Amino acid sequence: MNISIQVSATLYLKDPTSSEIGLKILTEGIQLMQDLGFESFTFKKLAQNIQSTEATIYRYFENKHYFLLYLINWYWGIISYRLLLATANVTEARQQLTNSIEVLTGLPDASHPGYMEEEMQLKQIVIQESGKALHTKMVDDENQNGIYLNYKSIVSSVAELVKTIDPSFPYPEMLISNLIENANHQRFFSVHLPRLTNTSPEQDAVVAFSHLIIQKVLQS
Amino acid sequence: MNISIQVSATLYLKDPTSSEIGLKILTEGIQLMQDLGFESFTFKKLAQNIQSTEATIYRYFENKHYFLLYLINWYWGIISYRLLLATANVTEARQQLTNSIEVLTGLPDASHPGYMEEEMQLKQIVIQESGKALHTKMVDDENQNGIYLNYKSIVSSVAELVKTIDPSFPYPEMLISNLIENANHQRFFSVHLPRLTNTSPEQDAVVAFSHLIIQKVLQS
DNA sequence: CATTTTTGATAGTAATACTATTATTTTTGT
DNA sequence: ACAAAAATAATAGTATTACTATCAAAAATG
Repeated sequence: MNISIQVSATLYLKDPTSSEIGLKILTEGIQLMQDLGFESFTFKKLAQNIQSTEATIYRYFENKHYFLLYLINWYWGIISYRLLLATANVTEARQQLTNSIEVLTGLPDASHPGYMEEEMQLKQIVIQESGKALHTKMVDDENQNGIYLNYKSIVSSVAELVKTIDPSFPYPEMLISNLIENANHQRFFSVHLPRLTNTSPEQDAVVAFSHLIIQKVLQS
Repeated sequence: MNISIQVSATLYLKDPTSSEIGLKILTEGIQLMQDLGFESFTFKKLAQNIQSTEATIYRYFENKHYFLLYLINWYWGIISYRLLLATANVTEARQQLTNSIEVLTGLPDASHPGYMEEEMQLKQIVIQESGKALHTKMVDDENQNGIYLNYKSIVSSVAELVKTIDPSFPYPEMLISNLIENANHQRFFSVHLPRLTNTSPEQDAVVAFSHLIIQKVLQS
């Protein structure tokens, strides 16, 4: 079973999934991005890793910023797919929301159908680096190119569930985008600044916290 | 009335508040950081702006990353002071918490006592750039240097109020760090990705959302 | 198997993030 | 008021980064 995950074509110059070397750029690039972090990651280093050249990588991606955006978009593509699976054949909106929160704030599970090797690595990258991707002076241009479409449509569709369950709740999008961002933050804190959180890599409390917020805040 | 705000001495090589040129680095640096954004901001450009030289700025700050950390620390210093004012002479824990949430998630108010010119600018920088400061491979070293002490002590003291009000609530630190981070995120979204939020620069809903979460989640 | 496309090898450029050196100015302690 | 110390300006220089350009070799394609 191989699912194709949609990544916006504005993020690459040449589709990296269309060639051997493109796929190598992705798989080794993910690894290197994790090892070095965004700022120390360079196309030159990646080229050395895959025994290719800088010029070749530049034929696939405009620059490393777009490469990161590609990875993040890929991640959200996977999440979209997971949301679809998690809500299919579930009739109750309440249960659909519960399942969605699980997907959005939980960790990837290797036993899930269609689990991809890269899923966990991408999640780590999103946790560590997504702040850098979003917060740029470029954000407005990128937004126009539909780069955050994946993310926006996720928030929008889960917020719809919130509206169905409690039409009187005034902040559905804010609630969902908050829970998504919070999950990543708290996981970052749990590793680097544990005094700021009540979750830990051993005892994950992020999902429980998210469910609690939903349960307390929405009337049904 | 001039209050001295504490900034950790590990963040600078030479105290910028100790000289004319140091103060100029701060005030013009804040402005330039806002205008250009962190990635385009350079010490060379700042030096030109203040009619000085790169070398001089490097005598005050190790690099622009530390400069950003200084600004963020300064911001949290101001917030500490505001929290103190907002809770002084308030006896009820519930009211103390309400006032604290207001300070943590609201916008600076020029009519407040001891309002500083830089307060709003620093807040903007925190909203735009703090993700870049926190999420680095350096974070662990910096943490050891006590750089996040200001931030951690804020979270910790407000979380104490939560514990007083509802000792059974299992995630006090997570709740507070979430509300703080969320406020900045939602304000960023409101300008750049409005579909992700229900607040806008004209109709600020961040504080109301925060109060709502607190009210619904804590038993008292 | 001829043609187009992709890649590799190499070189080069402008900008960045610094460090070093020395002369000049400013501050300070007495 | 003046010598000594400290801070700054002016300038130069280095390694790295983030690219762009050129051209030949290899691979894919029709």
